[in-house]
Amino acid sequence: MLDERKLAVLRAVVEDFVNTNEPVGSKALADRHRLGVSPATIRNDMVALEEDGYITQPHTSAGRVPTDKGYRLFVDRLSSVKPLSAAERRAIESFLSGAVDLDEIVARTVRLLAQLTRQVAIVQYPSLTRSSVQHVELVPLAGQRLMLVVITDTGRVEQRVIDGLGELDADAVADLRGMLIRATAGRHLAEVPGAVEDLPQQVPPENRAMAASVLSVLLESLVERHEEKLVLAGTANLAAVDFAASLRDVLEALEENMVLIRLLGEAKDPSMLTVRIGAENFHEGLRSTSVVSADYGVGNQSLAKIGVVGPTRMDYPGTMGAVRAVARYVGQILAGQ
Amino acid sequence: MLDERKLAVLRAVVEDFVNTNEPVGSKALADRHRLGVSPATIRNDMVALEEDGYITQPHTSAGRVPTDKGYRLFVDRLSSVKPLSAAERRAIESFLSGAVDLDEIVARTVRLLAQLTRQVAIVQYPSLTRSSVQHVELVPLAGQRLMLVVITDTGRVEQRVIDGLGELDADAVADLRGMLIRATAGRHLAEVPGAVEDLPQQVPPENRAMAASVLSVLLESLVERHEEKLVLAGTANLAAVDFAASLRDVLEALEENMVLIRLLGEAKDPSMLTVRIGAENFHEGLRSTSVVSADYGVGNQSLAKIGVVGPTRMDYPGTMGAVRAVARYVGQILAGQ
DNA sequence: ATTAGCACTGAGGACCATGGAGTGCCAGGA
DNA sequence: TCCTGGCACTCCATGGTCCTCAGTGCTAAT
Repeated sequence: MLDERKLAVLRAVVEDFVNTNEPVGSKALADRHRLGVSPATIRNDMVALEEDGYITQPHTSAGRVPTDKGYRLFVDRLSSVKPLSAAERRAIESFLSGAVDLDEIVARTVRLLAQLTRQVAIVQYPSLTRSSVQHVELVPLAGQRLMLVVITDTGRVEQRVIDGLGELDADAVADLRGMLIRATAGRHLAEVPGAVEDLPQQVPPENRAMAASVLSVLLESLVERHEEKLVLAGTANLAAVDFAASLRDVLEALEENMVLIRLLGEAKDPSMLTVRIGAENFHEGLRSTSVVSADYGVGNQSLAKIGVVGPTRMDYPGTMGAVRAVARYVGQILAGQ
Repeated sequence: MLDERKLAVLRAVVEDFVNTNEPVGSKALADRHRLGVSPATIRNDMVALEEDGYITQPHTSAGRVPTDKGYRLFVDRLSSVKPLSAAERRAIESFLSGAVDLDEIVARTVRLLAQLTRQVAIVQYPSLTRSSVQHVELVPLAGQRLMLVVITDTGRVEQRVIDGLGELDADAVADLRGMLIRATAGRHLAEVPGAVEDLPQQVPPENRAMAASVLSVLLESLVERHEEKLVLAGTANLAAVDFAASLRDVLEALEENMVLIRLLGEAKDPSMLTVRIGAENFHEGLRSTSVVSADYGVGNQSLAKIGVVGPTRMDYPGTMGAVRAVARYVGQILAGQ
């Protein structure tokens, strides 16, 4: 029922509408795309496409506009990811390679992605759950407190202050530090709970309370609360768009970290692109936006996600190309760190 | 030339305009404020106020609107900071006291301030330059690299990976670590350069190169590049406002960290409020916004700034009250940490 | 110095006419 | 059977006109 030509018409409608932001009519299509048929024929095809729900008219006597379903078909079957130009690749590479630490890598990545796509970019910090412990440090602070610092192999540093330990013995702290390092260094984070389980037994009774406190904070900060940090950029690009939903709703949704995390979705293979269009996003305020996201990681191990949020009326091939390219480069940079 | 009544008229104009967002006329003023005179008299006063540049008419036959100069006078002489309600204070306290580490304190503070003021909130991380070194850690990583971690007494942790050091001797690293700790622990950051200056002399010649690399990274990351981190929240509140400048310009300005840092201005005493109105902000895109900022810190030592960005047409007394209160609470929380 | 009265001004809304892009449908042709 | 030219129709967007009305400045009286 959807022959080649109808698909070509749909593709043309999507492309023109993305370019012009105006409903596209049969005559305009016949002029701008070499479809080889007359406007009348295109009109007939459009009727069929409309019956199947791929396009719609804002009102009689207006051109057609793609529906979410139309964009879906376009993304799945009618378009291909557009590779970046050589100049863009060079720009990415030189821009990202100047970063000195994880924070800066993430900050630069998100700005880069926002600039390339001219939309809102989201970058998630590398997940703790998949990395392993590089080093643990236990530092006495003033006022009978300890600072616990955990360094992971992905370059992330987590720290917590532990309070209410009572009198602290410097040697006991040093001992505990040594035991923690021996028990956890090189371990995958998921293994840490098992690895430290019987540590309190090895501590002299008078220090067990302290050891237990430290361990509980360690476990809590690393395993239970794998709070996912993420960063945004490019919200200014939203101002240019006129949303069906109010701009305020979109901005509000973007400030909710939990929404963003769900938006990026479940982890898959690195460099796999995911596209969610319009109402496919569960969130009310994001009904008229699309999200293009990808995993990044080292090797074939996914560490986290990056993504782009824009109007459903976006340049999917270009955006997908940019997201995929940036995800790959970040993976490379992280591997080199 | 500006008698009591004219000032009262100006105050009334500002208050009404902030409430209604519509030019306010002489009759409306006479009705809503007990000025004790007729609209005609108010009109005469308005002419005087307009000649002096405190208010202006969008067009003939419209009411008056305060100018930047009018807001300035209002803030300086006609209004007082409005204290928060008891309920608000309790909310602040309970909301902030639940934070477990510095990142969370900052994150919560900025959201809180955005909610209280219904505007865009900015919170700067406690400055490195005024804190002192709590601990230095030097951790060998895989691949002949070292990670340098510096912990400050304000709870901030800075880390950097150092590369290209060649073959590493574990003992030499441990020695250097010890020397670093002894040389810097407890020192004010500004003193660090002097304190480590002659360290390379004390290192055996074969390890001088490594020591020099580590030191240069230490100095660079702590002193030279006192990159000021800051966090935003509440951008969604901008969507409700209609700016003279385009919303896009405002959002763009807010994404530039350097702009924000300059916006918050030079440090003063903690709890000192600063208000910059409209064109007093140097930045083009922020010509129609005002910034209310304050220092926060421990004791009378200022650590960093917090602030709020909103339309010039904002509720100054309320905003100033919220900013001052939040600044004080953050200081208390940090002191307790 | 204040006020009532009055003529004047300009923005904004309602109303209407018009042009034009785009449609659906039909009948004729490949 | 599929395509196309022609045609009547629909409805939005644009622009002009008119009217209302809030608010003003000025003047003369208190």
